[in-house]
Amino acid sequence: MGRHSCCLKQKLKKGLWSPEEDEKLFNHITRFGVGCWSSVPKQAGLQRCGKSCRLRWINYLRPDLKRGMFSQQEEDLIISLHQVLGNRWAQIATQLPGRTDNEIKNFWNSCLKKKLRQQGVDPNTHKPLSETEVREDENKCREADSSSQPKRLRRTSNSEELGQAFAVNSSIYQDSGLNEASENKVLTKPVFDPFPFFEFQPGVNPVGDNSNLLSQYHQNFIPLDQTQLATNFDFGFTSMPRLTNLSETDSSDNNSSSRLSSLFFNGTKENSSNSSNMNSQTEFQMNNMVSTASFSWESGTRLEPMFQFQLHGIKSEELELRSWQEDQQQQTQSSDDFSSFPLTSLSEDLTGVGFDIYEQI
DNA sequence: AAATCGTTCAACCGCACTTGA
DNA sequence: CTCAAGTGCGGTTGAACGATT
Repeated sequence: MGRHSCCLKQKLKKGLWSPEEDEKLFNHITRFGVGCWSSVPKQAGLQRCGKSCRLRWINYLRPDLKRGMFSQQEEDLIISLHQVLGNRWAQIATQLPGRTDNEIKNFWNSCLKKKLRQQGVDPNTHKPLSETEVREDENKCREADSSSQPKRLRRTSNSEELGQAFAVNSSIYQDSGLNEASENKVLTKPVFDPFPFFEFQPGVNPVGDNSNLLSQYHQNFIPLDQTQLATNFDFGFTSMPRLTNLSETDSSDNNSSSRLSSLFFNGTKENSSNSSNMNSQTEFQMNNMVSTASFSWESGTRLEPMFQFQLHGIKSEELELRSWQEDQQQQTQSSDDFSSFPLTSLSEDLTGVGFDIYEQI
């Protein structure tokens, strides 16, 4: 037990993934699906342990990942869910389609915790920090960060301010419809995929307008038939036109190169994005899946999803730029769309929308 | 321009749980 | 029932980058 046996083997590569490795893994999964993660590296020709491959796929290569900034609504939802679920990131992630537990966890640790403290709310208990706690917290911040004044915790010196800070925050919780009853519901075992099939089903809109985000992408995709898929597996993990002055070695270097900055898909569809559920038995339903995909390398560290639409007569570079711009617009739009995210779906309405997502106990 | 510091996030580690022989 | 292999999850680390000095 403990450490996975495959990790004990020496010679296995660790650290950041190179584009070649990504390509191998991506091609393998899209072709064969996931049967047994421990056998994936061997079959895909990777010097990695299965665990590493799984993580890479789930957190990075999976085509249904939503990238970019968290919207205000997502932020609020995370805070609400964290109050109920605590650090159960995987469960929280199931309520945020396209987001991974790792992503949410990082976001929480790097941004939300700080934000809550600034509002005078203890991020662990979600209760107002007492004045002494606030002061202690401030001191901690000072110790840890003696030079960064702008990031200094806002001092909430009187109870009224504290109350206000929390009132704002607790309203989020109320708005979200989370109460004791819903908490119990949320704590029951969900039996649905974190990134469910309905995201790709026309006419089904169980997550409200939020699903627009994906459909906005998907409507631009050109579905491929099975035959095409079978014969068209030359996923092009080629370099995108360089926008910056990266040297050639930069883009090929194994470590620094792992700044994969763009993943292009011109089509995507799958029945379940929970990769752990994907196996050859479910046939991975990648029939409408990506036909071409390419990674690009930029100096920026952040990956942005860029969907390469197959529109005729437009240069691919233009398309990339345009789709990126569209993506940005959609990101902005999605914040608005997300405002109607049915938080009540976390509580009593869960079973009332035509799909019982919680196991009957 | 170089050094230092703070932040972010991809990836790893290790434990717990599940599954199947 | 036991044990080992496989999987999932949360905590932690460290490389890379941007900001500041």
